[in-house]
Amino acid sequence: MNKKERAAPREVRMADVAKEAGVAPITVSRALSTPDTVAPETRRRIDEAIQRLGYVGNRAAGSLKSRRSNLVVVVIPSVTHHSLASMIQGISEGLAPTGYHLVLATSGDSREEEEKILRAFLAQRPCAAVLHNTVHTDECRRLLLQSGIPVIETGDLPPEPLDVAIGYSNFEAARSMTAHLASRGYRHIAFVYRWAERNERTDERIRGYRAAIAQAGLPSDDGLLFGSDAGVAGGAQTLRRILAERPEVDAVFFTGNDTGAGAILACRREGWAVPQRVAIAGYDDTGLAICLQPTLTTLRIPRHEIGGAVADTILARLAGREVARRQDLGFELCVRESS
Amino acid sequence: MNKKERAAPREVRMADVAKEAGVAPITVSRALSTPDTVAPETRRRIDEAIQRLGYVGNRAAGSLKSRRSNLVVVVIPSVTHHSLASMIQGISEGLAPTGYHLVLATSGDSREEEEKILRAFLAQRPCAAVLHNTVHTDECRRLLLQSGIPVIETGDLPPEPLDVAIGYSNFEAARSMTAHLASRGYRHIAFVYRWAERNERTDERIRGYRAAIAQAGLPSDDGLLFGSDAGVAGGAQTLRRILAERPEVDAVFFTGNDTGAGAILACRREGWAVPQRVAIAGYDDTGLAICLQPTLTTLRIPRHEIGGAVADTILARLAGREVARRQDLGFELCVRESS
DNA sequence: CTGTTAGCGCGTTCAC
DNA sequence: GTGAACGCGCTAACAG
Repeated sequence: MNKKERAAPREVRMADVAKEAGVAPITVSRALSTPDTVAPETRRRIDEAIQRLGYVGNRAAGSLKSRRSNLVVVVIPSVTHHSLASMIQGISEGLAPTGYHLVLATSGDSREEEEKILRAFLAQRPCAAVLHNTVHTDECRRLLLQSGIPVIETGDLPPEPLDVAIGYSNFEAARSMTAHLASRGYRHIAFVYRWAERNERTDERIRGYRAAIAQAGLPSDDGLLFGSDAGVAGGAQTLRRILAERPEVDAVFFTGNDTGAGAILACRREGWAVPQRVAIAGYDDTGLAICLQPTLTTLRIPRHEIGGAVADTILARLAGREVARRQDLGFELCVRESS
Repeated sequence: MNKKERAAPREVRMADVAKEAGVAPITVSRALSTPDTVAPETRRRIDEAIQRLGYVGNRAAGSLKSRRSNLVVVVIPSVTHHSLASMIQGISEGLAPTGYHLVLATSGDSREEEEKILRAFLAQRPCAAVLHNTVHTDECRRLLLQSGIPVIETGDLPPEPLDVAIGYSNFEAARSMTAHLASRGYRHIAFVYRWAERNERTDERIRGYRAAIAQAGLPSDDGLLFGSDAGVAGGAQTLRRILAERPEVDAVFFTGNDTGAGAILACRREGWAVPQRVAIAGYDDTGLAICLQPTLTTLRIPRHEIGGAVADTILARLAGREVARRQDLGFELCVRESS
């Protein structure tokens, strides 16, 4: 066994492909990135050479030279929220046919964590950034603006987005649901948010709730705001707590993931008639809502579509097209038996 | 306005930091990647210079030189499955304190799509790959083996993993649940899988189901295998179909996401007593199971822990430590009122 | 503990 | 439609 055989097999480079195909490296580069600018016959020879040699391009080299990668970085609080997973799925599907890839990190709703993640992400020289948060540390804002890449915020629609905001109005959604409950004649409407999620989205929803309460001429009462654990079990437990502490409550608006469904199940178990004893409303229209008894009144937020719009907007921006700075994809009030 | 003012501001490079701190570039590099090998005082000067100049490293350059990136690529069928989202969350949390990032793509259970994605991913020169599939195209296997990076498969525990497999046995899980139902005296046990998910995991589960049926001395009957849409609504609809087509069925094992819960809800609605008229079992123990009436018998799969083990294993391998090629994290049969 | 040297593999720029 | 030359910013290898 001589030295040649023992040496680590050198990586197949673009130059090797070029030699094999009898062209210059740059022609291979063009055949890969802009096939239309290369003669079909040349392209064919290059494709064959790539096949024969098993060539796999090196994006690190390409990114270094071109000063930009094909990575889209995404920072979300958590993947396990069904709503966020839907959005990610939408982005993923939108980017799949393109050459861009999705780099994901979870911040757990901490602005400091977001900043830390972002700093590391920017070292990848991403071509775009997606943030679910709309409130950031000053340093974050500085880093993002300085990077010069498209930045998409998806959590809410702030009046002045950092760059582009795509989503819906948490304020309007919560106001709309609360107004619906008030219009049905409920007088003691409780509002439930997730403990772990006291962020700007929650704040906006509380603002919306208060606005509707005021408009309906009902008394403002912060004792009707309740924190809750997430999930079905959290919702069930919180409903029991609410009715124990404030028996006059006749409607509850659950804004946490699946908590509304949990409340319906708790009512069945306890024998509380819905909506006669207490009306229930949920946030995010998952498949569960229409299978419950009674069916659950919810807000349908177009999470998957938001993801798709994020992908489209990134692609448009990278192609140099103008895009709307604020894209409101709205929401839908799904009134069902529980209210 | 002269030329200098109009020129795009040149990126701050490591060399600039080095000059500012009065050291060589390599020392800056070391201060960032292996701080322990640099004197504290030097490190302090470098940190200050980085602060002052607002330096953000360039991973493309680093990866090019070191021939390896800090990217872990992950290919899963979909993010919207709660089970997969939990696993991703586990990986994400495990990698967060390290310098590694997670690049995600969804393959929709297509091997061809997986190959396409992988080919693009390998151009990033990732430091590790995670695949939920355990069955791949030949080309995929070749690419992965040739890349020389750690490859973790998570969907099942094949006898001969490509590299490392981390997860649980779909066969044993399904066998265990079916055996439980048989031991309770049910004689006509139906098995429900997701239409869209006829993959090797489903096949293993069907094998497990059949093994338990045979061992219990029950007749083999492929007419008891039913495809179903996903989600609560899919499960509800499928249960109705099963009892209409095969009224003798006295137990149904739902292996799709949330379909078992949908079946329980359908029974409540139709007035079918569970488990007297029909017993119901589900797959994956979400919070919903214990909130239903009756509570739902399920299989608890440690999805989040699997994600954590994936992260740990990648880190171990990259640190040059040996790791087990097959890590069985098991499952737990959660017997509740529905069976 | 710190520095010198020498590329990594590709794409931009400009010429033909 | 194709090519030559150069350098992107960083770190491996070795020396001191």
